Amino acid sequence: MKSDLQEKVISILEKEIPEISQVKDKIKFEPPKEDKFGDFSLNAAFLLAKPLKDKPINIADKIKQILEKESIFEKVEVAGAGFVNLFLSPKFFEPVLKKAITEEMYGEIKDKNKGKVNIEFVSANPTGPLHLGHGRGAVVGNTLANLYSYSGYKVEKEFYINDAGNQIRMLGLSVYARFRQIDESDYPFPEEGYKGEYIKEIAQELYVKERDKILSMLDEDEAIEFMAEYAKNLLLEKIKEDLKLLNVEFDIWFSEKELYQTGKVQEAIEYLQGKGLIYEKDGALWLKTSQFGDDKDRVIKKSDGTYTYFAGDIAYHYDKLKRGYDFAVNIWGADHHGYFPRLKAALLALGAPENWLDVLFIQLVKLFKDGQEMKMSKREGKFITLRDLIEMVGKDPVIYFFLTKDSNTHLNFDIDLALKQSSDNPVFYVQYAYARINSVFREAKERFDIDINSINEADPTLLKEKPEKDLMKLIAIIPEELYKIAEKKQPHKITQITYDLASKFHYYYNNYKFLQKDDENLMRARLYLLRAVQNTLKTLFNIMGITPVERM
RNA sequence: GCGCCCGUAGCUCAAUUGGAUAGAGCACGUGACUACGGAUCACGAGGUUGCAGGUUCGACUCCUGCCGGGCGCGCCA
Repeated sequence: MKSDLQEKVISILEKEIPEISQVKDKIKFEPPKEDKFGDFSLNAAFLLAKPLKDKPINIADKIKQILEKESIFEKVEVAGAGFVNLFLSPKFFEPVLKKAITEEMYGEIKDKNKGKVNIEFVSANPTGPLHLGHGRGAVVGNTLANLYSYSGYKVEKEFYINDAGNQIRMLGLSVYARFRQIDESDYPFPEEGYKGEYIKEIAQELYVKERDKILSMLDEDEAIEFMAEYAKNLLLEKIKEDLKLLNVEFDIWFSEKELYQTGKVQEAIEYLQGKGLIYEKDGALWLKTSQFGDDKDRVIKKSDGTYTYFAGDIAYHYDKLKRGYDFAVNIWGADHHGYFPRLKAALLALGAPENWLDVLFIQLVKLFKDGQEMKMSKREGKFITLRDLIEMVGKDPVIYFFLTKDSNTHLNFDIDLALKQSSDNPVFYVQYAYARINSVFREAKERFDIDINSINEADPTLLKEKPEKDLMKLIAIIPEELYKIAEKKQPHKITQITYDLASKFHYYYNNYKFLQKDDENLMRARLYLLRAVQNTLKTLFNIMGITPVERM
């Protein structure tokens, strides 16, 4: 709606001030911080100062005179050094409310023709349970994917399975050692092995189910490989279960191992060789990444003949590139940020457009309880897993808290706060708003026998109180805001929008009564507005994966 | 040493990406229920935006230099 209005205003102005076409793209049309500055404010006068060779304030006056004649505005004012503030008339909100009520996902663009996008996230090694950082990545990635889809993109969510490297071998060794320890308690455990309890559980399970098969194997290596494969598949299933707890599901599970088995690594290297970007030195193969912005060239095939992780990753992104996405987003742990220039260089070498891939980094999550940080030690295998946290505080707080802050800043997760059932806890606050509206609807049914779904229209000119206008204004701009945060890759901002809407509703609720028989038209108009608020909340919840609770 | 990220109220974070008097929540203080759910709301106090320059109508935002914190700099994955 913002853009419709924007275009309309610009075309009106263009008739009298043709110079406006020069600055068209820079014109901002935004709700100002304070209400006295109107519903929307226009910065055009500042931009026109140069081409018109006049002071912004004079130009603003001229704009005011032009726009004042339009009926969609109640009032037009000039303020500050040259802002033009526009006050909308109530009639303007009629189609907005209608849309917010009738659309299942309010504001979603149904034609997914903006482009095709791939978003790869979590991609945890299948060597153990998901930790908190993975959970944060999962929530951020999933929400971003939903925002893209909402905005009209075709989205594919992808999980890259690192099932080819040394860590899988180490997984096998770890399980094997625990297996042997069942009979021989002093059997040595590998120095770099996975020390978590889950390894013992897997070994125990194998001991019960597959003992004879393993003992009949010819050599240790065969047994280790068998165990690695067994453990990997089991852990991958657990990862899928954990993600499902957060409403996160993937479209594509891409195996690193298959890249090697199907010759795709070889293929990618040959392609780069054909472009003359690979050379041999010290018995290894190097890619000329320094030609594409990296600090130095990188090894892709080691002197012992095996490939580096980077080689697999090149082949992986070569494959992704050929699948025809307009752009791709990866979500990584922040400790990998040094790796980005290398991959970016490889993509350019492969012929990808500049900025085809963007990476969002996820910073550490720290847990707090009773005001104290809960220290975790991965080395000792002692840490709280994502699943532990979900079991402790529930799915919705986990999702919401992981989303509240920019993913590139550290997050302190306060367990006590997440469990609190009061306004201190933002998840409760927003869910309560939804439930509270439901309770109004129930009461309307009981007291006046009003079926809320039968209120399909209302006169918004009756809604002239300030909180009502604030709510309508916010509802009107929410779709645009969501498109914007998708473009800017700022999924965390959805929590701010949601909180804002809930907060405006709570204020409205506390200061006005909805169920009053003496003015039935007003009552119906207010209930109509509440329907719009509720469905907008539900749309926001759906994007995040949070449950709209009917009754708390 | 080099590179990336961060530095805003006592705490956790915002600031529509260069716009109007830097805003929220928590904590603190004061107040509001004959009631559609007080699981809420209102009011108050709290700031030299790490420091110093620069760019312009205008800087938390951009540029330069410093200070402090985190992370990364493998023929590991």
